Amino acid sequence: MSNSSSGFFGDGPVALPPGGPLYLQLKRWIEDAVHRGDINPGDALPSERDLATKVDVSRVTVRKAVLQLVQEGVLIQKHGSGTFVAPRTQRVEQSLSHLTSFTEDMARRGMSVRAEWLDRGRYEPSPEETVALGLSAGELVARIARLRLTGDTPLAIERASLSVSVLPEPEAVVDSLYRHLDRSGNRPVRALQRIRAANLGEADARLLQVPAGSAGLHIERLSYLASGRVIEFTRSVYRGDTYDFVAELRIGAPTPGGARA
Amino acid sequence: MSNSSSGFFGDGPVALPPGGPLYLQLKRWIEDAVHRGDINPGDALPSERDLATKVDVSRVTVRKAVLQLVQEGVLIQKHGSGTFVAPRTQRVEQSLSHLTSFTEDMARRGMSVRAEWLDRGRYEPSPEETVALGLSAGELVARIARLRLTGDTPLAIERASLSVSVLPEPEAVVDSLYRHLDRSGNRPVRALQRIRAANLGEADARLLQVPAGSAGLHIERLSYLASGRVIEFTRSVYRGDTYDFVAELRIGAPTPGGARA
DNA sequence: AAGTGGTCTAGACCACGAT
DNA sequence: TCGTGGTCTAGACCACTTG
Repeated sequence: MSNSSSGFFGDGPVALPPGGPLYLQLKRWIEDAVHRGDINPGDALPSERDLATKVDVSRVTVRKAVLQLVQEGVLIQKHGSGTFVAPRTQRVEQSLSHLTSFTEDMARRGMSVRAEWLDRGRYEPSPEETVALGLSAGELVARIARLRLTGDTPLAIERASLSVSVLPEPEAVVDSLYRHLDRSGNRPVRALQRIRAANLGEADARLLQVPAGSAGLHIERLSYLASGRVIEFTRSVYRGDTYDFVAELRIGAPTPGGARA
Repeated sequence: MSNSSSGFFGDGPVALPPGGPLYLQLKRWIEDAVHRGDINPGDALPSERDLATKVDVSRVTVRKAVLQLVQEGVLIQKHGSGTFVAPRTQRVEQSLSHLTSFTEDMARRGMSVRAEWLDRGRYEPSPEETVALGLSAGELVARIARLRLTGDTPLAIERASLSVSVLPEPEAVVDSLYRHLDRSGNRPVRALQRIRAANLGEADARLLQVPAGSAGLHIERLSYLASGRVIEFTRSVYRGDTYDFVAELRIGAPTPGGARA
């Protein structure tokens, strides 16, 4: 159905804001329409072909503009269905100064979260794991990988590695990892996290149901026992559009030695 | 000069790893070559046209593969010059549990950092600023915006807002903002930061000298005086490829009331 | 001036979703 | 089946950097 004359994209030829490449003009035009509320979350945009005709550019140029808006989370594209203004997603917050279980944390917020297992097993450790966990030669590593979701939207991928001496049966972890560790007397008391932003690669993007290249948070965490021993090395990838991390800072000297693995 | 037969991209037609769209095959092929060390940081890739001929795809397809690798920080493109394997960039670390001055922090690491002023002045506050800083009606806001650089590489954009009652002369801030506040007896003792990942928009990307759509860290910070009053509201944008934030977590209950602005 | 990346086009076919 | 987004092509011109 060619969008006859309804709503924002109604009538004939349109005037793009001037300046710079066509695809940026078009991008600004759409972006402004969204921010002004001329088109609302959930609304469908005209098809790429219609848009191309309307603003008199090629479809390739339309796609270039739309791609950037999709990457910035303004639009959503569904193959075979259409292009839509992204719904306002509620951001999830997580404290950066207190070690809390993901499961417990979300339950406290009244959010229903679930996890899908991606992997649980014993493996030859990677060099990185060997160093991080201080494994001795020949020792295996237990890996558990989960996809965290709330409802149907994926939130994060979590890949945890532990020495098999701490977690001999990774298959036995059924819910919270910390709860499991707790039962064997291995609850960590302290952790160091490294956080950085990166564009998501193919595989992670697919798991998180966002387009490749979207911004994500990569977090590396080392958890320590009271004894000072590292028991958990976790690499997580969070969707940039659904997560806020909150940290409380206090004045003082920089973290004393030991902040590096 | 058409890359005759030197190095990795030497001889005739090549075999792309199978599976999926052409541009992803090509992307994997280049990515693998970089990770295996077949091509090293700083090395130039063949021109897009040459690559297209060699692997027998169109130039558009080559660009699509290269674009993703540029966004992921694997490659760097220089208009008019060529495409190169990205140099290993040293990541900067910043603690998330201690409030330190950016300037002091970097100096301690022996890194030469400088800042360029983007803006300093008094303005009508935005609604967001009014709420965050608790401004009374008619009160102006002092804004200072800086671009942080080390050598020639931009690290971050910092936009700070303060009540004019705290900073009546924003033009008078010459180096560290905290040093300046300190002199007037207004040093914050505590701050809350919200961190999230987002793809950088046009303007910020240009300032940080990365392609639009690259991942960046958006950080919002509220700094508090000992009295509990908010004195600073700062929004910063960090390059995803040069920054690591480090947080130390301790076990315990979630941050008690007050974590929200 | 030559070579590079940056933009843009018109048209084609495929894969998926709704009908 | 039809309309949508996803991929791909061959060719053109512009803007920039470098010898």
